[in-house]
Amino acid sequence: MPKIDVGKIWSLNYRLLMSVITSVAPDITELGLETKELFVLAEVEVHPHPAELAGVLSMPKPSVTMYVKRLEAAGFVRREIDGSDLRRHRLILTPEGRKTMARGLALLSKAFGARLARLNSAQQSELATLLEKLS
Amino acid sequence: MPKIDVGKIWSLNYRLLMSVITSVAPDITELGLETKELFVLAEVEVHPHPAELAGVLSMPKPSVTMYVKRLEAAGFVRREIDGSDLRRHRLILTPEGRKTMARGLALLSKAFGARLARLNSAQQSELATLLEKLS
DNA sequence: TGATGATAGTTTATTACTAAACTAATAAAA
DNA sequence: TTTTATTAGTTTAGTAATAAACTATCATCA
Repeated sequence: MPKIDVGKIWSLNYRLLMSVITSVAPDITELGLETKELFVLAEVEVHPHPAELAGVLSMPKPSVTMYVKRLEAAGFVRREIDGSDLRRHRLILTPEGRKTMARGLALLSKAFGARLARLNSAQQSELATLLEKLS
Repeated sequence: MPKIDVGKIWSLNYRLLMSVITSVAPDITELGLETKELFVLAEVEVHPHPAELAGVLSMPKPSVTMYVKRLEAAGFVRREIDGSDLRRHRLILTPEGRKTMARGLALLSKAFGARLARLNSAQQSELATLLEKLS
């Protein structure tokens, strides 16, 4: 029974993601945000509080502060004080933010999808299932 | 027929990698290098020229210059001028570099392996196969 | 040859990122 | 209560990363 090489899988996967990010970065920039800002934007609805975003995205809180500031300045999100806890900021996606997010994710999906196209439909579903289990 | 959500696969995978990197970063630092330096170190034998490393790892050339400088200062690689092309530097892994690389990759494998353990053996093989197709 | 364009790697000048320290609000315990 | 500990988010201060420009070598072709 062939034992799988964890390090190799890691490296393949890492390089795959990095090359996709690198290839779409210029197009994302044209939308008026940076790739990391897009990642934040894409999680805002599910995780509307900065501290949560930092956790989910594995980035330090000060980075989230900065990205949110930029997203806010660009009109992609606005923020409210959470009534039940005055320390918390609740982030809200603006219509413009939603539109830009959709465009950005579409770019990413297109580039990643080009890779995924090497798999047939059943394999794609299988991959989705496996990655969901890992997350 | 359920169409898969490319963006969702992407996001799951991205977050998986980032959380693994974040969790092992402190231990890797204790080995005397940073995570990105480890990624460079791990590719040196297959891609001994800085420009190649930049391409394979999707990072800018000046970043490679910096990482290689540090790896050299730490005694993990040394460099020679390529006789056939005086512009090129051939990087060579030192014994110490090889040892440190192995330790670093072991840390990464352990952390990633802990996630992989959520899958049974057949599923792990399946994942390996799928990712290999994508790379 | 020698002139032109391309490539390898570095340096510089600048921007991006983040650790550490901070303020403010909440929670829990004394 | 009030004190201690925790948590949310920001600011500051310093490091990390990189785009743009540079030097040196190589390749091609007139």
